[in-house]
Amino acid sequence: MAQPIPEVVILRLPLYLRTLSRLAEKNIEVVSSRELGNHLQFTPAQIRKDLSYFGRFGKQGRGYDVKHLLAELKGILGLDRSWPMALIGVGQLGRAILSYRGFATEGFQIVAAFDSDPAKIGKRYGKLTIQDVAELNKTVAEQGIAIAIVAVPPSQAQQVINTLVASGVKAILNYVPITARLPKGVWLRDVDPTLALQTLTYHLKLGDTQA
Amino acid sequence: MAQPIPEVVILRLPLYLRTLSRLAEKNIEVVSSRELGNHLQFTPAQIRKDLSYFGRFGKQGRGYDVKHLLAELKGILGLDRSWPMALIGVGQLGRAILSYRGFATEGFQIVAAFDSDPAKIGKRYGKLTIQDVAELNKTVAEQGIAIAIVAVPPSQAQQVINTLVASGVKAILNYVPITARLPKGVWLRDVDPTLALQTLTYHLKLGDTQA
DNA sequence: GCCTGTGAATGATTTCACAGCA
DNA sequence: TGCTGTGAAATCATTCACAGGC
Repeated sequence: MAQPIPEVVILRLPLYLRTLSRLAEKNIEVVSSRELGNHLQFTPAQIRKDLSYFGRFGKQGRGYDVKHLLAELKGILGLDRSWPMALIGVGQLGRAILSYRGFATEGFQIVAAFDSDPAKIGKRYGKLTIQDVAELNKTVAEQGIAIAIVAVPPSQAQQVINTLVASGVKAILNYVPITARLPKGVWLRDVDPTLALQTLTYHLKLGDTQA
Repeated sequence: MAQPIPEVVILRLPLYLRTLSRLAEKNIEVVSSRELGNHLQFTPAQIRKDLSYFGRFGKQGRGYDVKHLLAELKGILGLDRSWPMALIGVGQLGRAILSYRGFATEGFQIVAAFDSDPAKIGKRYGKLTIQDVAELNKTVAEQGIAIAIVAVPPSQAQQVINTLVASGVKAILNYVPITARLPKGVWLRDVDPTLALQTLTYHLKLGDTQA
């Protein structure tokens, strides 16, 4: 323990969380690393090793208490609270993100939306009034926003990200197909279905049979 | 050469493609691995090694011809053609995917949309008429569809994926938060912004400074 | 007997470092 | 000189295998 935790491990924790939630819904109380591995298509050893970075959650001879592990993982990931988020860019994609219900159920809530188009500023979508990007600083500070979602045109994205960073945002969910530059201490994940498709076609072309 | 190509390498190729496209738009004709690495925040050695799996595209002392490398990568990834796709699930998320413009510009086109809700079947969205999932087999065969996008409720997702596989689809872009089971020879990529957010909060909680 | 937690071993990926060519 | 392509070395991630507890 007290070792540096590999980023790949962090990337898997939400998958564990998701599967454990399903098990909890089915009132399954205990799960072994082998069973969890079956659901996730990971090896039992990997699951045990991953969890061992954070503590000793299992019981020998039995496995893991589903509810308890669920609570522990939520704590580890910082999901035992809600996270207010800002959305930048209320074009077609931005509006789809605004009306997406998947975030709220996990404690992520878009509490402010911004655009630079004067025709959009002041308009309402649901409970939100679209604000001028110029107000970003103030709103981020007032609402304690640490996470922003970026859905602006590619040509504006880096500048918007710079502004977000300057305003104190520490994490960005980026829907724009660019390679963003970031200072240390700010985290970013890309969402890009086109990139995913482009890796699929490689295998289709080959008629590749290893899954 | 003729070595098995690591999957991580395939995952990076579309990023190279994207950056090369931007360079080509700026009429930049030649790029070195160091410059390309600067744009992508990768090491030059990684770029050279990755490309070396597929051939020798560079010129010593100069670097890579942007247009030529772009064409080679498109060929390698199977992007020198267009790919008709089917969308399964025309709920809120599915409709957002239907109206998303990002796919078409890269040669991916949704040519058929399916749902199981009788109230939706027969309705038109743009140029598409929503079909009954029962027609999937026929349409996939007729239109030569190898790629499907899944955007149904979680409870239906695995069954829909089974149906797709049975109909001959070889690649799936999955927007549903499940761990799908697949036979060999079928490829899947997940799109799940919530998972991405859940890994970001881990770092926020820590006030983590290494980027 | 069953299953966890974990060092050690294996395997995969990245980076180094340099020969060779323009 | 400048940069590629590539074996070898270094680093990182996964899996093994087993001691120890329920």
